[in-house]
Amino acid sequence: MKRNKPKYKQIIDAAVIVIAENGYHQAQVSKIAKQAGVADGTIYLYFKNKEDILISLFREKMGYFVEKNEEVIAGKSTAAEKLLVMIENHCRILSEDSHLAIVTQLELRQSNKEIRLKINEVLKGYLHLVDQILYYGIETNEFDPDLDVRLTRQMIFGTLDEMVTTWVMNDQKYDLVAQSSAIHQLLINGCGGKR
Amino acid sequence: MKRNKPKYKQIIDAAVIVIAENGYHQAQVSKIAKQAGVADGTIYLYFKNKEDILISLFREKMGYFVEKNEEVIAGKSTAAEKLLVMIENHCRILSEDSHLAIVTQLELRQSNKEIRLKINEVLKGYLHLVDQILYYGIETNEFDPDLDVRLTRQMIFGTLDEMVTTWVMNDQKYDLVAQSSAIHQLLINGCGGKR
Amino acid sequence: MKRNKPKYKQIIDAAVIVIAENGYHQAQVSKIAKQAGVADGTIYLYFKNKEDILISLFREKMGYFVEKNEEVIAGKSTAAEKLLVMIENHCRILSEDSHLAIVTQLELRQSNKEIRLKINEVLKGYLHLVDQILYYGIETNEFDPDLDVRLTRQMIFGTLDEMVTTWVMNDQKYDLVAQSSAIHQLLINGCGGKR
Amino acid sequence: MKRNKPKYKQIIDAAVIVIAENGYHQAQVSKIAKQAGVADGTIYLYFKNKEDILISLFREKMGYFVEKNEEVIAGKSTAAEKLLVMIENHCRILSEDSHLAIVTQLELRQSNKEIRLKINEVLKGYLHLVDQILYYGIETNEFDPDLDVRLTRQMIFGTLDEMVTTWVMNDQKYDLVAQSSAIHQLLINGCGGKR
DNA sequence: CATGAATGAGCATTCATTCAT
DNA sequence: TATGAATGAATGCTCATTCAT
Repeated sequence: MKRNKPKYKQIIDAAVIVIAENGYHQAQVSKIAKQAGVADGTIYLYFKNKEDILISLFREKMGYFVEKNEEVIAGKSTAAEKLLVMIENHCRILSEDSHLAIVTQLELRQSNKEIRLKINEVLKGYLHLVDQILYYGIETNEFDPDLDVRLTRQMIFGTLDEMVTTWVMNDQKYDLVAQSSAIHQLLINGCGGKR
Repeated sequence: MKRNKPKYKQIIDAAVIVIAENGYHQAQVSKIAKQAGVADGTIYLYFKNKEDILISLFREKMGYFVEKNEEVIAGKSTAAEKLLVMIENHCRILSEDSHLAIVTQLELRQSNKEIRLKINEVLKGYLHLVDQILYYGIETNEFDPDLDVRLTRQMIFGTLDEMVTTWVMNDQKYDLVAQSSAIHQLLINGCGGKR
Repeated sequence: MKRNKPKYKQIIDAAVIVIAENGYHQAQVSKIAKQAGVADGTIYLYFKNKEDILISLFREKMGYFVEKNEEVIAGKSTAAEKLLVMIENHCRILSEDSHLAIVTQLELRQSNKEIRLKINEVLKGYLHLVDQILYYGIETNEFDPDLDVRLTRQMIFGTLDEMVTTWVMNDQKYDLVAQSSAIHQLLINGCGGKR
Repeated sequence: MKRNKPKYKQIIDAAVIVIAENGYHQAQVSKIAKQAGVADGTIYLYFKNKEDILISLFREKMGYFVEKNEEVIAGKSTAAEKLLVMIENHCRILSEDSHLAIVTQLELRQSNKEIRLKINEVLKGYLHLVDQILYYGIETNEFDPDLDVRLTRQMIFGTLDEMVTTWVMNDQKYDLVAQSSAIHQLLINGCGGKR
């Protein structure tokens, strides 16, 4: 695909806006094209079909997510710090792009099973990051050596997701990043970190 | 509404089966009617519209959930024990009704924002139960007195939800109830409970 | 299918009219529905899809064709007479329904290969009738005993088809039935019949 | 038009191949351009539009047909012989170019009424040849002096056409030229030729 | 002459809901 | 109460043609 052409990103950004503002089921291809400033047919020069737009959207944005997280995590030396900056980063990115927050937390979940399976594939990269932090914390004796990494990752991911979704459903009216520290403490306690 | 008439529950149970077996977007009213053994039009004698079926379904099932949980929680004297039986109960009910697990964890989440907001209303009864355990644990000095109840509730609920969803997505092929104890320990640690 | 319900035939007759008057590629389902006096969706209670309308149309009309032909053929005792009444009958039916003539000779031939293969299946019943006349003529010594039935059937069918198509393409402005006798003589000569 | 430029014939030959291999409705301009090794836009330097490609294709190929037929017919002295070589020639040319046979007998017939009318115009040159043979046969007393030339031409043309179409629909799996003699005899009989 | 990216009109089909019986 | 035939709005995608380069 022509992922480097400017119109590729142009269409994805248009999709985020249209989906956030109209809802998943009201995000017609023609609306996305109009928002992107191209003709309907042009969409199909860059994407196989509508489904491909949604999956590409998720892949592009999540790729940025994972990339940013890898950067900030690498800059910290303890597992606790790594987890904290990851949480802060997660909250910050979504706080800064309210459209993206709506799309990932609410709208894209209405897609059919096929799309969601592909989205889950993309998510695995993110889950892997969390695992790495946990393994690191166990190695450095910060965390309980008997920690069940799979369950703990589910706790961390589930907690973050629930926190953000609640925030979006409350119309993003409070400061999400400000909660990072408190939720971090809760999770670190869960991991058996020092209090 | 005619919630006591036999056909009311008959249609709701049919909806659970049809949604679980066909997926949310393939669960047409006519399919639900056929499964329930009534005519399409009869559905509308018991429900305002399709949305009403889904919300009623959630309310009925979740009502049973909260009721059962209140029972088991009342039988325990410490907050930690209360949380444990709640988690066990949660896992057990979903383990025993695989259709319901699929519907609540995967399919019903594909519904639009409007339906999900109403579902969230129903969920508040459940969240309130968690809050009560947390307040109780703070009172009894089991939990950290400075615990942010709202955030902690999000952690508990998000973790449970993620755990069950992962289990459903893995085709329910391992023992969910068996994980109760481990996840309980993680969450209790998070709450500052004794180790 | 509900082939006996009045709307079934109503829709097929509407399709003949719409296709004849607008052309194959301008015969939208909505136009057919409007002509039939039903809603678009009603079409799909009686037909699987648009293709099914066209094939059913051909099957219904051709069924009438074969049926009528069997009647008139049975009433004659020589192969030459049988062939004559078949030709007359063929010409008469199409002369009496100018819409049907346009649809079968011009418009339906624009359909894709899949539809045309199914139409050809239906046509086999008609070709079989011609074969029967030829075998009968050979038995009764009217026709050349060495007649190649397959080729001769192709001659008869090809000649009739070309004659009718030419007539339709000339806007049906001359009397088709009046040509029956002359074309019959040509074909009978071909078959080695007495002059 | 630029009918002498090499790309003109190049595009027409590409069209024959693409239509034969993909079918009329799957023969997009872009596919023809690709097959011809030119850009989509280049097509429009040599042809007015897609319709023009098809009609030109037919004209070019049919021109060769008529030309060849005129040659072989001129070499024979009786009408019966002329008809025989014409039939043989017709069968031979299509036997030798299976792509062309598929295109003229099956695919091009799916075109709309407008194109088919123009194709018929081109065909008139061919029909005229048949007429000439018939007039010649009447003059030389080979054929019935009362022969209806127009009808007889329809018989000859319809028969040939049906024969070839049947052969193509049966995947060209038998020898078409070998049938020339038998079909010739049938047609000559029809014309009142000596037996 | 040649290119190929961009255009945008056009349509079969589904399914929640109604209402005459 | 119960039925189920009928309704009709709503949308993703293709492809012939253009035109700036």
